[in-house]
Amino acid sequence: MRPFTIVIPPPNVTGSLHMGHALDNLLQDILTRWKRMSGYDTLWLPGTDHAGIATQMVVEASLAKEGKSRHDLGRERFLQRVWEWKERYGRTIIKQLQHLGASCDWSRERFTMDDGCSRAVREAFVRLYEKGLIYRGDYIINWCPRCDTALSDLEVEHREVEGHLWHIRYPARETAGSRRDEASGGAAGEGQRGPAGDGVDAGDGVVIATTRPETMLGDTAVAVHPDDPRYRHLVGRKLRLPLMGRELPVVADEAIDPSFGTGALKVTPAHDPVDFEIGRRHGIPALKVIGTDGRMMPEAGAYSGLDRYECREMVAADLEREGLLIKVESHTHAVGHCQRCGTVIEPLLSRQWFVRMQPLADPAIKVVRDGRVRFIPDRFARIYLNWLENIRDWCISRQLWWGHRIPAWYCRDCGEIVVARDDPDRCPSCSGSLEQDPDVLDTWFSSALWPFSTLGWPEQTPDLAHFFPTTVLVTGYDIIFFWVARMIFTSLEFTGEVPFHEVFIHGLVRDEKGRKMSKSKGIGLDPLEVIEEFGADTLRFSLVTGNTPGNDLRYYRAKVEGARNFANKIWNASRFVLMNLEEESPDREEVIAGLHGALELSDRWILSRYARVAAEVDGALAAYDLGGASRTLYDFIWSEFCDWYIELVKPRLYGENQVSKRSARAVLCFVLEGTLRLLHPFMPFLTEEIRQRLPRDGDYIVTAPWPAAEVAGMGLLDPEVETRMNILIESIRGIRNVRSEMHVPPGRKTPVIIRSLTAEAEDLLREGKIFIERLALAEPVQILPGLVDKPEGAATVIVPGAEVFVSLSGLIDLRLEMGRLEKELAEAREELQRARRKLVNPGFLEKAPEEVVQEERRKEITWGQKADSLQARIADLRG
RNA sequence: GGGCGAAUAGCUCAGCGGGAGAGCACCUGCCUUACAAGCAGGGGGUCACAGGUUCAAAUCCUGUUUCGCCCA
Repeated sequence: MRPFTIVIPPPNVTGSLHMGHALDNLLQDILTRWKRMSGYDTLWLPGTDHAGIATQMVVEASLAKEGKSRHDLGRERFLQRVWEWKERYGRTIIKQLQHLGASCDWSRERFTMDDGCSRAVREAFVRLYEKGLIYRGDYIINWCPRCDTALSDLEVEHREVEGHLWHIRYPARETAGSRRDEASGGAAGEGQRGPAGDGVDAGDGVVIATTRPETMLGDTAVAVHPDDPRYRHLVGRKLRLPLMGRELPVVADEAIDPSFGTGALKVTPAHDPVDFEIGRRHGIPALKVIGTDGRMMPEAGAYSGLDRYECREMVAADLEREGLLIKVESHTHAVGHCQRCGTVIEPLLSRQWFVRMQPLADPAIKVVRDGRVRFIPDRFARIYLNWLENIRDWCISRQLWWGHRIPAWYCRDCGEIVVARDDPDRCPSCSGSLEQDPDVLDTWFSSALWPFSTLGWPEQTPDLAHFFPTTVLVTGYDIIFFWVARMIFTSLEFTGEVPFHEVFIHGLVRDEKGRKMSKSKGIGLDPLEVIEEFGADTLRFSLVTGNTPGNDLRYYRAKVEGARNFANKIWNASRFVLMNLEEESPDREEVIAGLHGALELSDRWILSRYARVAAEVDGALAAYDLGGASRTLYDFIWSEFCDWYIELVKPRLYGENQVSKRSARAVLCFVLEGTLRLLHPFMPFLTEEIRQRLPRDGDYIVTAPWPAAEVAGMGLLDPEVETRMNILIESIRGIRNVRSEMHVPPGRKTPVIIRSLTAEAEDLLREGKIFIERLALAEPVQILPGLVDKPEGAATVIVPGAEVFVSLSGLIDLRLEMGRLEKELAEAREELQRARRKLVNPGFLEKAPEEVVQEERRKEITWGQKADSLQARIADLRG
């Protein structure tokens, strides 16, 4: 059997279900159920993620309630505590997914820190290290002083913050110690020096602008652009660092933007990524002055021990006192914040482990460019590519305890680094004792392996051979970089295959005001409460309808109510069908054989519509238009099956014609049962419950065959029947409309005379007579062929092939009827004109496709006839 | 600064080259024996703006405006 595989985006093991999870898993479930019914060997593999920082924080918070920190417990006992927590609460979200109706293979549930996944992580690390794609080094990383760990670039959120731009004079070394002369120095940027003189003072040094004055304590150079005429003469000279007294060289570097600030940049290699690069290029030493706790280090001299923000104030005040603070401007700029806790990130020079990205990114770019991995919608491929094309190395070490420990050991004696699949006992070169790296890996490192680590990799298991590469990955656009990209490059590196062929991207769930739903902020509806109050099917349907791939989705109570009403409608319609089944169980073979010719127009109509809907729903699902598929079913069930077919069938069920009664029952049953199967991926609980009570093949709907193929082979589609039925529907609607506009009391029946203009129309209307009587409250209904005298005091409805006169003796308001007909005539004429305009256009006749031209000709005829009839009728009324 | 998305009925959104749609809300009338969480009927839109391509543009192209998001 052909496999269909989805691996779940593993939710945080300590988390609980929010609307985003509900949507993501709902989409996966719809696809899985559809494919399962379609005969695929489906595997939807569930599991959870150990979520390093998040989980550690949760457990630390519970410890804090006992007045303890993780350091009080020590690493071993703390980890034991986290495992206990995981055992106790780790299955909460799994149970919630089951309530949602997620039809995962629960026997295969995995966890990113279980033995198999851990083995995969270690294998991956060692292989990358051996290939030189993982290295350890000293670079600027993003440090969260609150979480006390390094973070990758992706875990930093840039927010616009209103800050300041401090302009600080760095005096020339020669003038060190001398007070600046106010008159000759002048304030930078105040205009007295002319365009080239901004910030420059031949004898007095340079004015630099910075958003972070506290970092100046770690300055080891000043840099200017080599072509900047204002500063060219200073390159190679020395300046004096205010407050610290250190000498700083002036270097020239292309990276400097002459238009920012004064065009001169203070260089702090230990606390800024740009400065770090400049420092490397020019051999400038890095001096750390801010520690991992966000406080100033001893190297900051007098400021040692101060918090970084206290220090900023203090430095500014001291500069002011020394007359070196030239000015302070307001300045908004992007500041990095910790994605998890919101603390301002400190760029720090630190020794960490990194993945070398360029060699991994290149193949990952290629598979998407070549279409071996397809994004739906495809615009996300561009976003993915853009990111990978500008990739930077990935910092993978985290100063946490909860996670996959880095498999690197350091020799206490000779300093050797050992990276190994199995824990080594002693140093292979000197036999000295070893110490394992205390850090753990970025959680996303293990998530990146998820599609194959869960199927057995690095072993070549039968599962891996059969189910991998997986078919489709379903996830939100917010983790394309974090997860999707990383799975693609790790998979290509380790398995040589893409991890999935398609990536189905959905948007975020927002509340009614368009805000991102957030549990912590109490915004939006809780999916569990919706399930509790309305049931999982209602939640599911309300999430999937009106959802377009890749677009955000607003979710609010009215949508839930709409879905609830729909579920109710199905329930009631099914009740109606069941009530009328009696003991007899209709045979689907009979329906297929056309009940020996006993099928009536309405039967063949609903069967044709059902066949069309089955094909449409299947096509929509294949195109990942799940919202469109659900809408098609909603419209079919509510408007066509309930509003029309059930109403049409009532007179037959309550009548005496046994053959008609029997075929009506069979068709009701057949269409309802098939429709339930089409609806099953969307509303699994309701459809199963109802189907259990219907005559059916097989026990459970989950494994019942998907109708599309069987329906296609039955020849149910009948466009002519649909056209004929539409004429009947139009007649009934027309009469209803007349009655309503003429204010006919609901209890009063209106006589109707129909003049048929063609033999076909006459047959049709004779067959439909009882429907007109019942659904349009018309009685008696007379059908007369050809020319008859127009009845007096009647309103007219024009349908293709017939004129329908609604007798309103005493009730007709001539003015109202005239207005009604005039309005219809205007519309008919407008449509006629529209068709004619096209048909007299040579360009249209020449270049438009033949079907389109034919369609316009057809319109010209039908609208023309309608207009003629209406006009004649208006003339009658006048005369 | 670069990129992406959105702009269609009062609201939320489909439609993405050939007759402007749905749900909710609104108006009118109905407890019609599946359903008042319902039924029947109705009103409501220069498809943001300006150009262009085309026989034909809400739909494709260019530009503008407003809002939202991502990256730097």
